[in-house]
Amino acid sequence: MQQQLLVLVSTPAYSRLNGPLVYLSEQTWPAGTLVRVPLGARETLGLVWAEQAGSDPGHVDKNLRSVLESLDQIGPLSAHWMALMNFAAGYYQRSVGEFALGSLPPQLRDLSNSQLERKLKKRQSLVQSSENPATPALPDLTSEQLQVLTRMAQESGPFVLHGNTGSGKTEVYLRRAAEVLTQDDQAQVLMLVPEINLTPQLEVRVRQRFAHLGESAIVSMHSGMTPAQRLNSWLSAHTGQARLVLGTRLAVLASMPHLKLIVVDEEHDPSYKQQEGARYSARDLAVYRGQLESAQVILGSATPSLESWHHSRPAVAGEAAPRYVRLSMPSRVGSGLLPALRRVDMGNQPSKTLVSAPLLNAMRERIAKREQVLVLLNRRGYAPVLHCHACGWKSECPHCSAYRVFHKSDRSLRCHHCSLTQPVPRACPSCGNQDIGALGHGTERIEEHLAELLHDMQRPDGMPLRIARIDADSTRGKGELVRQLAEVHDGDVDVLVGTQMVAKGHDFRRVTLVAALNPDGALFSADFRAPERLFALLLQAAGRAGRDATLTRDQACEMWVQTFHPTHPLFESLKQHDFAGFAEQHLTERRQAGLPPFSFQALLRAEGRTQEAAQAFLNAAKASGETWLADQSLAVTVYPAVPMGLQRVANVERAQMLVESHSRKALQLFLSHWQNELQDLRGQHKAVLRWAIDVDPLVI
DNA sequence: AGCACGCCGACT
DNA sequence: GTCGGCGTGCTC
Repeated sequence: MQQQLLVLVSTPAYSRLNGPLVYLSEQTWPAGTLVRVPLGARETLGLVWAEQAGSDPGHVDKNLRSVLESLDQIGPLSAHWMALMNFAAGYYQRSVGEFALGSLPPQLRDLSNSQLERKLKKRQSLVQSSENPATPALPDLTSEQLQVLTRMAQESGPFVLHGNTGSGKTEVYLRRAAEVLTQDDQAQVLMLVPEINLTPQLEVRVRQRFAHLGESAIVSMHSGMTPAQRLNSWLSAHTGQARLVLGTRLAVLASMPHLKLIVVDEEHDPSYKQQEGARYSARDLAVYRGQLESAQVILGSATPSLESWHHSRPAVAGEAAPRYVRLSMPSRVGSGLLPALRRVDMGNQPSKTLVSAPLLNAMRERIAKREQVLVLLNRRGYAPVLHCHACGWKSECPHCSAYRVFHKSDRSLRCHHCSLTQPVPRACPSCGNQDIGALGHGTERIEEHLAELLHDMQRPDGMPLRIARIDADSTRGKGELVRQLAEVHDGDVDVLVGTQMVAKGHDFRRVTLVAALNPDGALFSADFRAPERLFALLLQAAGRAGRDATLTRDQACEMWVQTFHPTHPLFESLKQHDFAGFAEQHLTERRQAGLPPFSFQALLRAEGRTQEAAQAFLNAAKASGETWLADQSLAVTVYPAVPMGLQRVANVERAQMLVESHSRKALQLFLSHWQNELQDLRGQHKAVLRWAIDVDPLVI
């Protein structure tokens, strides 16, 4: 007998196909079953959502089409997983179909059943029980680590693990994972890191520690893998064969039927927020998923996000209980010395100084002792702008409201937003003058500048100094980052210049001096999260230094900051390594200003042919939204439309509008209603190319 | 989003 | 006379 099934397909929310579609089928399949269905002229992957509720079997709509086949070699997705997709889609204002199908490995969509069959056969034959070595010798735990692990064994969490760099957070993750995996021989553990670059070193450590589980028990998941690798990892996780899944934010959406522990390392890192398509926060979904599946969640960081810090505040009688449990590990394993902060008041330095004399002298001393120096600058390329001294021409990008950056290494002008790349002109394109110069400084130029400043120096053994640079440009090739990091580790490099890329997670044992050349921009930024990010970056960077236990006290590490505001409270907190003080001060400010985590925000973004068109759409949305809000007496504020910080990218004008409420529920109610109004409005605004809602945006 | 259908310019 | 440009509209 014919049944009606609700099937999810991959359709964006604004395609007007935002709910599950109804298909006929001879047999019924459980929710979560992968199927192939016809959709228009094509055939696509679908996911059974449910049996059509209230369908009358005797009265079948003849216009409906039939399910073609099921992918029955692959077991159905769990009810928990489906619930996670449902929640995430609702919360981030996307269709469930888009979220669910988008969370599956792309190859599932592309391969035919017979191709899949072959693949699964091959996997089966590869499963060999490699009887394996004894567990490696474990490092002794500090009393702090022991305490934290005891709490984790006794309480359910979620935990915010606040541990200084070098306090041994990773060891806590590994021990907790081992406990969970031992307690239940099916249990699965998910460990998230913010960047692809950090997965290999985590994988090495996890493979060493859990070698006894066998090769196939540990898989990685990130967007840098080939489609075939991603499918394999996903299948391992889905079948339960993988006991540990390591990955970036997308791994939080993996199917893991026996998930018992989720670790989010460096939980404050903005990379956990997806910045296009379905803009989910992997950290927040991890917490939700933990609750849904009764899996323990650990959010670890030396500088937790102010949201997590606030939610893990100590309980106060008479107030609602905090949502998270805060655990602290303030001490450093090993030498125990935290780097001292040195501030250079750039107001006292000759104008246009890049590397001040005191800093340069300190660097020379370190280099003379064969110690390494790390110099941070958050701008890649040689110079951010090229400029004609005669007519004032600047290297604007013809397609974006931004300057093209001068890259000296290949003599190109590159737009970092639309990727337009052209050779550097020999003369000014506007007036023909030959005298065009570079304005400002990027990592390439600092590398060159330092080579000049230090040209008279050589190593104690008479060899020339080596100055290296690591940024997105120098590490473009596959394996380049690993190779360059290895050079630094081997001591081949005396001075390393880099962007924040090098501040994240990589240990440099012989680095004893870290310098931030120009961090002032974030102190007075319009972005209210800029100070939080700067503090995290500087503390994290400082933590790169001196992780070598053989360093002696007189080799004590230093963090140098060049600033025009040496007495700024941020640097005072940094000097004391006082994250708590910094956080309390900023949370007080946020509370007074009604900013997150004391309010909830969303952005409506629109892209159009013209700025006016984009804003007209937003303002129409504001008007109709406000009418509904008044009607419902919901306390949600819709602010006026403004051009985005980067107003034009690749010839598309962009505008946005902030929506704010003190009630998350009110905001959610409004957004889900607004979604429909926006779809209708879109038809009346032909010059609008796209629109999207970003819930809990990180950049405003 | 795909993918078809549909109606106007430069090519064998 | 066709190939192909991308505007409009539909997909259970």
